[in-house]
Order: sequence, then C-alpha cells, then structure tokens
Amino acid sequence: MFSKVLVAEDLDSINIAVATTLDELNIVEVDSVKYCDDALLKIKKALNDNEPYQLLITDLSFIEDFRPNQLNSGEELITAVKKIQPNIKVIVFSVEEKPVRIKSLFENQNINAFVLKGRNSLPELKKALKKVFESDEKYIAANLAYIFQDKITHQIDDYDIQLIQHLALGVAQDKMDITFKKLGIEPNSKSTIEKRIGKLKDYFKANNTVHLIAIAKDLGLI
Amino acid sequence: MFSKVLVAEDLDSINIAVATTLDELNIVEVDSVKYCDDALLKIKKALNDNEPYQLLITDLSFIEDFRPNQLNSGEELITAVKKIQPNIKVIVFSVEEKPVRIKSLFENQNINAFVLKGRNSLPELKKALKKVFESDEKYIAANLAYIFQDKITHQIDDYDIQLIQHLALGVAQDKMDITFKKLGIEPNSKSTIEKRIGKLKDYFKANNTVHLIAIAKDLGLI
DNA sequence: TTTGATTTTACGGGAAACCGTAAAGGAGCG
DNA sequence: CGCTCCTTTACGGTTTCCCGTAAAATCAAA
Repeated sequence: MFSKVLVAEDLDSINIAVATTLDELNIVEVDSVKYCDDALLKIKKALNDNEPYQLLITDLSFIEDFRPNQLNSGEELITAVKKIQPNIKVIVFSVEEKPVRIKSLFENQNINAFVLKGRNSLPELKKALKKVFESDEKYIAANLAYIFQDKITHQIDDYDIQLIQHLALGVAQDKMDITFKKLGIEPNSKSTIEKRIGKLKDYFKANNTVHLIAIAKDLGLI
Repeated sequence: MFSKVLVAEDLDSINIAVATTLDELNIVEVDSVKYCDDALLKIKKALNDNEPYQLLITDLSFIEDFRPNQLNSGEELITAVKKIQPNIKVIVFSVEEKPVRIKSLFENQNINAFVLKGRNSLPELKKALKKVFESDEKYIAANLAYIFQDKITHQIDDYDIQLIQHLALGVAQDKMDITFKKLGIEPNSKSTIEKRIGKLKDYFKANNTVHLIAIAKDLGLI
C-alpha cells in the first residue's frame, strides 16, 4: 500500500473522515491540507527533500474565503502538481457528477481514479486506493462508467462551450463575431455563429437562447 | 446538553464526522440516517414511543440514487417533521451559501441555527449546539449575518422569481402574458412583463435576457 | 487537378426583443 | 368628488434575433 499520501479537501468534516479511512489502511504518512496552495507547497517541499508523495487525493471545488489563493480548484491544483511531479498518482474525491467535467479529468488531467462522494463513498475510496496502488489502470466506480458513453460530451466541442460561455456573459449574438475575432476564435462570422447557436438549441431542445443557457447551466456545461 | 439527537446527512464522510463531534459533546443518543425519509420515520417512531428527539441536524441537498423517496431535500424534511413535532429544534448543516435560501430557512421553516460546512465547521457546529440548547434564540455564524442585510432578497419579489423561472424554462418574453394569464399571475400585460424584465436587467447589470438568466442561476435565485 | 462533400460566409425577410412615451386604471386622502 | 401618486397597459419605432437560401471557401480523395 502507499506510504505517503496528501489529502487536499476544504471541508473539515470530510478531511477528518478521509484521514481516518487512510489510517485504517495502514498508510503511515498522511498529510491533510485545506487549501490548494498549501497542497502544492507540501508537494514541492517533499520533492526537494527527496521524499515525494506517492499519491494526491483531492476535492474539486474549494470554498473561497478571506485568504487569497493562486489555485482555486482541484483542476488547477492537479495541473500545477503534474508540472513539477508528473509521476504522482491522483485520485479525485468529489460530489461533482457532471459527465463533462469528470470525463475531462481523465482525458485532460490524466487522473488515476475518480470517487464520487456519496452514501457509501469511504469504502469506494478504499477500493480505489487499492486499485490505483496495484496497477496503472484508470479506475472509476461501475455506476459512473456510463459517463464515457455519454453522447453530449461527444457532440459538443470546445467551440460550442466558448460560444455558450460568452452568451452567458452577456455578449449579444450579434456582437459575438467581434468578440471572437478579438479572441482569435474561429469561425467567427455572424452567420456561422448564428447557425451554431441554432444547432445547439436544436440539440438541447431549447425554445430560445435564454432557455439554452439555462439548460447549459443545469448540465454544468458552463 | 441535548441527550437525543438525529443527524440527517447523505455523505458518509460527513455523517461520520458529525457523529464523532456529537460524541465529544457527550450526547448519549445520536442516530444517523442517510435519507430524508428515514429521518422522518425515526422521528415518528420516537414520538410514538414517547421518547422524542430533541434536535434534528440536517443537510439541505441529498443526492438522488436508485432508491425512490418521498422527501428529497432538507427543506422538505423540516416541513414534514415540524408538522408532527413542532417543538423539535433544528440545525441546518450545509454548504449552501445562497442568501436567498438560507434566509428562507429562518423565515419560513423557523429553524434554530444554520452552520455552513467549511474549513472550520465542526467547531462551529459545536458552538451552535450549545447556543441552541441554552436558548431559543436563532443562531447563525457571525460571517453569515450579512445575509439578513442582503439587498437582493429585499428588492426581488416572488413575481420577479416567477418571471425569471419561466424565462429559464424557455417561455418567450412575447408569450409570457399568455402563460401568466393561464397561471393567474398578475400583472400580465406584455408591457408590464417587458418593463419588469428591463428592471431586473438593470438591477443585475445584465446586458440582455440571456445574461440575466445566467446571473440568476449563479446567484441561486432559480 | 478535378470532383464532390462539407464548412463557412453573405444576405434578406419576418419575428421577437428592446426602449421610450403616453394613456388608462386604482389606491389613498383632503 | 377631485386630486395626486403609482402601477399597469398600450403602442410605435429601432435593434437584435431567427431562419432559409445561396454563394464562396476549404478539404479529402480520386
């Protein structure tokens, strides 16, 4: 089993429960932090001391408080950590259940396992720990495997997301071409933008753009 | 201190941590449930046995899973519980930080305390427990007191919310008068509806209706 | 290079949203 | 009742959105 693990989790209640769980697995050295920035610092220090962490268990969303931070989400933390220690293993432990986001963790951040916080998540966390320790294969709970067959994420691409995001930020469809040209996003003609929004409304069965944005928000697309 | 307490919380990690915390306060009988329905059942049974719970600690959002439930949120649970045992004290323990929702808990559900899950929430939970046990006054952490001075909830009324909700459901502004007439919502002329949406955009500094709905979603207004 | 399919762009007409102004309706008060 | 204040409603003009058609550009394969 792992011997040196770092837990990044802002909620004190969960933080304690996870630490207890790791103890039960006889993991000798378990460190807990409540801020992403602290996690990165600890990992840096451990690297310098030549005693690197073998595993990072992290949440995705961290509450903002009075303390200003460089890193404000699990995603940002993972990216920063992998830059300085690419071989570290990562388990994400989160309530996040939006397929788009979970999928991206595996595809873009190359995490080793995803455990959904729920009514039976501590046993699942143990299971994930064992799997990740034993092999290099990706691990995800059986009841979440459907995520990878999810049609939405296959058919909605980055361009669509940017389009929806800018609409939600209040950019008028009519001015979107200007915005996109400034940002170097292509294609950027009024016509194409208009058509793309039309397709999205079609796809999500939205009556109008307002409805589309509400749906996208609900799906966690933005 | 309380001697018989029920904890309703779906996440096993938090559930365990809360139970441990209550133990530390020397509360003899602590029961935990992971479903709202189970909470109501336990409270009913305890009432019938003439050994009622003195306090309910509950989360607000409960994950849906394979099991079909009557009650699906802390709000629903509290309403149901107060019907059969109006004198029970209630502490809400949640990550919910939308002023609108928290405020409504105190004003409509008459809860005794609200504790925000966060980096230092277990000590705060202890504090709330003591306060609620000692007096009948409402308790909320100092850093959340601003909620009751919050301007948004004062100036945005039920009518506005319904308007925003229907927009988010895809009802066109132009057809909203028909929808409102059907539902008996007044005023319902095109002109007034148009003006009201205009005011909301003004108030929230939204560029257009799409933007407005995105903001409302972010604020948890809908 | 030609061919054909697909994507991007242009444009025009009708629908909906946006914005200001003004009339109509209602509540409160002398 | 008459007056004021405020809310609701009506309406016209402008802008933006919506939708179809068609031309231009891009790309892959023959």
